Amino acid sequence: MATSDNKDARATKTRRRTRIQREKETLILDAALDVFSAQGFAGATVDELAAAAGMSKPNLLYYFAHKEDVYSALLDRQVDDWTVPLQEIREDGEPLEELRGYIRRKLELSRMRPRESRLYAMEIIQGAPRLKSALDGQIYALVREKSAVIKGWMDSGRIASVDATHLIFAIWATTQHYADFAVQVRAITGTDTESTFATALKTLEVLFLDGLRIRDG
Amino acid sequence: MATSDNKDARATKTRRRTRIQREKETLILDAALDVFSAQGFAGATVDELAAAAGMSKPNLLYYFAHKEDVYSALLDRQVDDWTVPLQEIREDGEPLEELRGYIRRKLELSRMRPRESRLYAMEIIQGAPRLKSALDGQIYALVREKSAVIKGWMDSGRIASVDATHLIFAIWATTQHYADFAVQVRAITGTDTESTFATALKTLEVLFLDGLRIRDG
DNA sequence: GTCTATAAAGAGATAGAC
DNA sequence: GTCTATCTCTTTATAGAC
Repeated sequence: MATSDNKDARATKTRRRTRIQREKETLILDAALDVFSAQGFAGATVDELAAAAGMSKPNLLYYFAHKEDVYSALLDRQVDDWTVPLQEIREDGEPLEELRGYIRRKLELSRMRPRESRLYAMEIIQGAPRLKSALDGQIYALVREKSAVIKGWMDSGRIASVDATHLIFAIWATTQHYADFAVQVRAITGTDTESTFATALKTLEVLFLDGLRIRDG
Repeated sequence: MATSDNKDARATKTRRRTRIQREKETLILDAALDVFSAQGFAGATVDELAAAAGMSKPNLLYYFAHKEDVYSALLDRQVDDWTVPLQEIREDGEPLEELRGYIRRKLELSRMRPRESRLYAMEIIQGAPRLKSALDGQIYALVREKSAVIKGWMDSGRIASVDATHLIFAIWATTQHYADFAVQVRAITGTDTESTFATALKTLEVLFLDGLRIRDG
């Protein structure tokens, strides 16, 4: 293990990068996202990664010493982006509007970055071996924080009371569904995704917002 | 390809089975469900399948000539079970009660058979290469049929109007989430799954049923 | 930095004894 | 039906020339 430290240091995060190195790494990661999100970590080969990035296999391994390093780099990047919509919920906003915005941002993320969503989903489904620390750390803390905010709204009677954490789960599940199960959605709706996301947004707004709106009757 | 037909015929569905054959096959499939649902098709090895089933590799391959055959057998079995809760929706029932029952059955399936759910989810995420025909066939037809039933309820003013197909997607997504993302749910809620499903059911009932209930005010 | 060639290990599947 | 031994092909990763 110690014998490969020099090589690993060159090809991973510990070293300062030149501009061209960063460009190549970005190129590789974007190509790898295609491959990994479609086939999972084990289903992808370094040959395929290299072909997708338009370079030879040893060349790719010059930038990322191990297939695993490419995959981990993608996952790390994803965790941050993925939690942004939730971070943006503001305690001092109007509750239903804050939730509407959250649903919209999360659905937009599914629309614009389905590959990232699928990559993340597969990792979680397989037990999240590489995300355990993020789950127990930043993701746990963020959800706890925002759950408390939503619970505050409920406790002051501004929206209906449900378990706030499970409400977040429901928003995650429904919005990510359109990225993760895109093949199934397409097979069933027939349409291409043009109108799908518009219909999805309207449906989710009715379910979540009308479900949580305080009733007159 | 033609040269392996005799072998394949013995080890796959085309042949009538003895009792002991069926028992061994069931044993293998149950063990394989553990392995495939945790690692995906590509991530699992025949060695691991055999070890999980408590037999040698050649012995497993005596019953299923190819790794792929084990996997396909699992998937086939899953599609049927998985669509049962939706099939049981009855047009002549009370709409909100029918939907409540559907949510409950689907959530119960996530609770009792999380491995099957994860196996199916990974297959869909990866583009459903082996489920394309089921998606375009029986699943498509069933969802269309039940969407029409739900739309009928909406058109006659018995529940609020949303896109019925996307309502089904939302129920799928939220209920399966507890099986597919179990690791994440556990990391965030802290609790073990005892109370999780009870809280989930209450939350989903509020969201879906209150969201769809026709309002007095 | 990039390539060709190749080492080394892994994994699906088979041969053939029992 | 089940096993040990093994074949063969794939795949990760490295060596070393340019």
